[in-house]
Amino acid sequence: MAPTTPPVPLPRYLQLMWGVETGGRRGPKPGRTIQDIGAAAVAVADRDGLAGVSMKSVAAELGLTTMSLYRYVDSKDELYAVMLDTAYGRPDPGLTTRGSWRTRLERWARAIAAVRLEHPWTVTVPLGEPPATPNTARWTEAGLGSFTGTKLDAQQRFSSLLLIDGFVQQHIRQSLTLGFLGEGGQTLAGSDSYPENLYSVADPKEFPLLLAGAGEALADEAPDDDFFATELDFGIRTILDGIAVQVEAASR
Amino acid sequence: MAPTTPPVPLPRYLQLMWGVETGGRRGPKPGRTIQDIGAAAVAVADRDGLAGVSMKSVAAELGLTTMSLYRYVDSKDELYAVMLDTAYGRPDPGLTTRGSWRTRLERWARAIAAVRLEHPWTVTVPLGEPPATPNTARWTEAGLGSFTGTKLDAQQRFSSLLLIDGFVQQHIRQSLTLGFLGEGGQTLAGSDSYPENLYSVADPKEFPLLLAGAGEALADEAPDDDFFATELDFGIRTILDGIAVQVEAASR
DNA sequence: CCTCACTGTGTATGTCGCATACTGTGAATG
DNA sequence: CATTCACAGTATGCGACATACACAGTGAGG
Repeated sequence: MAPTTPPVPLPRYLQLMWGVETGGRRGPKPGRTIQDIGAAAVAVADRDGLAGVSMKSVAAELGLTTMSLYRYVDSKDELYAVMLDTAYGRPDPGLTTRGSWRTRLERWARAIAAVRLEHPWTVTVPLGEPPATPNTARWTEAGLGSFTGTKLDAQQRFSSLLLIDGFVQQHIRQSLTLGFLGEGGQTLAGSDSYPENLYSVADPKEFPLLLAGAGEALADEAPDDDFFATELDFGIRTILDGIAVQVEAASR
Repeated sequence: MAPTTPPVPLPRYLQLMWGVETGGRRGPKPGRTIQDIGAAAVAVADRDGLAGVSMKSVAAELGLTTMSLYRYVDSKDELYAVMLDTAYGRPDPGLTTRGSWRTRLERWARAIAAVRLEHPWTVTVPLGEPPATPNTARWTEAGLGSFTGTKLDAQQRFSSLLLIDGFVQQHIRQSLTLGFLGEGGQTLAGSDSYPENLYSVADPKEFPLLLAGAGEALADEAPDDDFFATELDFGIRTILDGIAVQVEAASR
């Protein structure tokens, strides 16, 4: 399986990110690297949220005009791919080399959660296709390292990784929507306007459980303090339990 | 807990959706209902995808000019809330009234999955806050009905519902991104461009597991046929197992 | 019954975002 | 040394969301 040239040439941003040499370039040298573009976009997103990321704002961050940014990425979707790759960074090389498969996989899961918590906007980036960028591949490679020694087939391994990262993403996304998590990754008390609005219009006859439950949950003191962490732990543990069943079944 | 007037008045679209009476209206009667708006927006999204939903396209679907739509919703975010509520519809009244808690909860989970599969765009709607709309509340109420008889507290019940719907959403979202699912909800074979691109640039020395795994997964025949359903089943079962542990613990 | 406040609809317009097309400039090839 | 080509900038188009205003007709109050 040696590297081969695909029928459709790689998009420029992927060539840049993977360091593909393109022979004798004639004109002036690029003033920025694709890493510069990623770093600038991540900086904008960390500061102003994903909504603050526009071609104009990122270009300004780089000291370029809006259109010059298109020398590096052909569309905003490509910019998103570069941002994500930059935010993910390289996984710790020793992440999945020691311990049981479960220890390795849980370490991988918590590392991903930590990265996403540092850049919560990563879970709100609209994606049309999975990014084929280097750091994304490195995280997958590291994740696959967890299963060495097990008898899971390739499909099961990929599915397990997707399940874990998918849960982490979903948990952060829900926490953002519900107001338990700020755009900077701080844990919050949660928005009260939702139950308040409901109380004013929902008929107790039609929504007895919902209204009672909302009252009970609100009456509880400090349920949100480590709500985020508790739920994250529960989800990871539950999914690992499920995977363990498969590992068991495959070993016989 | 009788309905009370909140300090901040409800946004208009919520008043319309909940049927709040607003006293003597003086001018002409509205030519459309909020249900009309929801139905039109859902029709556009089902036909052209969420990207095809604009104030202009929805207004045109209703036979209105773009700006007249703002008589019913104050912003596009509000239109999203109306669309979602319309797409969800009313849950089957008997959804969570028969069987064990696990039977009821699984039925609820599969009903939600079916609805979201009918309108896959529901998982890609950008949400700033949880929608306080009637059908959303009805689905929550129905979901809570699953736990009658268990000793889970309110927080655990809400969290469990969030976990299930969150997984369903994430699974559909990933399936869309990976190309296993079309915008119309059809199951597909999945995109090959991702592994193809990787093969052309990834060094086998650095990505041995990823490249070997991708090769193995692609060599497998018909892994995608019921891939979507298989993974959905696995996820639901795993999460229910996890909740069962909590139900057990709470019962003692 | 008449007046006028108010509401639904339409037109005009502003702002902002993404993206194509083109110009200018300078470096490296041959 | 001339040609070629890539980087950066300028001009411009298009479509999206949204505010401001004009018009028209309904219905409450005197």
